[in-house]
Amino acid sequence: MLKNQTIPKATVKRLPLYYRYLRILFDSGKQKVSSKELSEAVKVDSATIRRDFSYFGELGKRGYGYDVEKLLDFFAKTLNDDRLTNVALVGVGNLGNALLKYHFHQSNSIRISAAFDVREDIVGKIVDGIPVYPISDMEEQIRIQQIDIAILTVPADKGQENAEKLVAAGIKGIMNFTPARLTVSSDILVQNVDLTNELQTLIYFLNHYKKEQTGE
Amino acid sequence: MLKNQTIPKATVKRLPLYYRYLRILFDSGKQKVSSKELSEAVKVDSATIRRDFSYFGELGKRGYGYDVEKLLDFFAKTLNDDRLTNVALVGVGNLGNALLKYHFHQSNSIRISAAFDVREDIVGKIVDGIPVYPISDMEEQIRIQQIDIAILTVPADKGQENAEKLVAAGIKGIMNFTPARLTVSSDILVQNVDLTNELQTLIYFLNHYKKEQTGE
DNA sequence: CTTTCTTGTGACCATTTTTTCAATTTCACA
DNA sequence: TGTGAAATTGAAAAAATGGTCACAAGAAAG
Repeated sequence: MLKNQTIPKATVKRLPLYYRYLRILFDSGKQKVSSKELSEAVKVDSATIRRDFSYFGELGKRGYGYDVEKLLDFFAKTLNDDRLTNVALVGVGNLGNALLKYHFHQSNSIRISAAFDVREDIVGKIVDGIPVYPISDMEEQIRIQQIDIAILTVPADKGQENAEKLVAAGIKGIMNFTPARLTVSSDILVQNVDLTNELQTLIYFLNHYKKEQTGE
Repeated sequence: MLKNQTIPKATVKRLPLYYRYLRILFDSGKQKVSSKELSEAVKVDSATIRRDFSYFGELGKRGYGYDVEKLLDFFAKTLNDDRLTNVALVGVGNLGNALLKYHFHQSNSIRISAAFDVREDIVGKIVDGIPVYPISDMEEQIRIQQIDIAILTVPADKGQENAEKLVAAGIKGIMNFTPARLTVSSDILVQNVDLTNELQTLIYFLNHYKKEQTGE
């Protein structure tokens, strides 16, 4: 047992995956699950799964497996999915619009509760139940709604300035869809999601690696 | 010099990042660049950059740095960005629609050249210059247009079946936006992009790691 | 009570990052 | 042109991180 350590990043990135499949199992009425079965569903080696789980303590029972409900509850708490997390979105363009309609909340306790944009034709509107505010309201709304995560979907050349506004407004984590690499104070977490990069990487693997797995 | 080896995955994932910034430098007229300068722009340690580059040979000059144009040309070739790559998109919903309008082609030689969906109200239409075909045309179009990469943006419960159709049609790589973990033959490359996972991971880091970087 | 199943983990292996520094080049200036 | 200081790469070595094997230990099932 390896409790009280910090969980490896690689492990953390797999937790939502486990969590999602556990919910499916629970909803289908299953009571127990083995690392082998989980492995086939989420495509992660069973030893890796057991190792991942072991960072959190002895969650399973030898010769039996893991109790689905117990594990599900545990991960819900671990992933903060037992309470609502409000998220802001900045930049209601093509991608921003799609994300507003993405319904994270359908299966998780995450919801976009405020959107921001500069365009006059969209500010003041309500998109899929989410109000779109002008950038000037950012600080106020983020404070009132106690939001500390933002999704950044503005054009590349507006990425840095909007990131700075978000940080000034008190945001602690940014999911950055712009190709710009943001410069922010080191206590702000930035998660880059760069679709072009992902495609280019896939193309490279396809042309050079042939017959292998690329992972995430 | 470490030529003729396969390039580490971690390195490949950073190549598009370098490539993008080199293009910016080139467009601004810069002739040379050092790993240190590059490091600040792309937020990757300069030693890591030098190591990454060294897998491809001795691209730089000691005491000088790297020649921007030479490096840019080299990466364009390496990333296959010197010729057009056609990509298919399956599932013209919210996200699919946004991706159709994403204009990968603006700054790279990647373009979505065919979309597929089941909905009658959209099949036959042209979205942002891209024709939307019925699923039944998939095999034909993918063959004719010699497409070997597809973006999968269908609902979660349609992910597996559409992946199978894509594979049957001859696709070699799939960028999977559904939360489903696809089961495909091992010579098919799958790149998973799970937005909910990314958000949940960010939330976890925010609550547990405080003041650290999460990287990609 | 024996067989089967399955976890948790030590030991090992692989990959990735970082440190360090010799080798090389540039540059300023005499 | 010659010389020393500053800049910068490339790579060896070390450190950190992540993944897998293999098996003892415990639990379940017959």
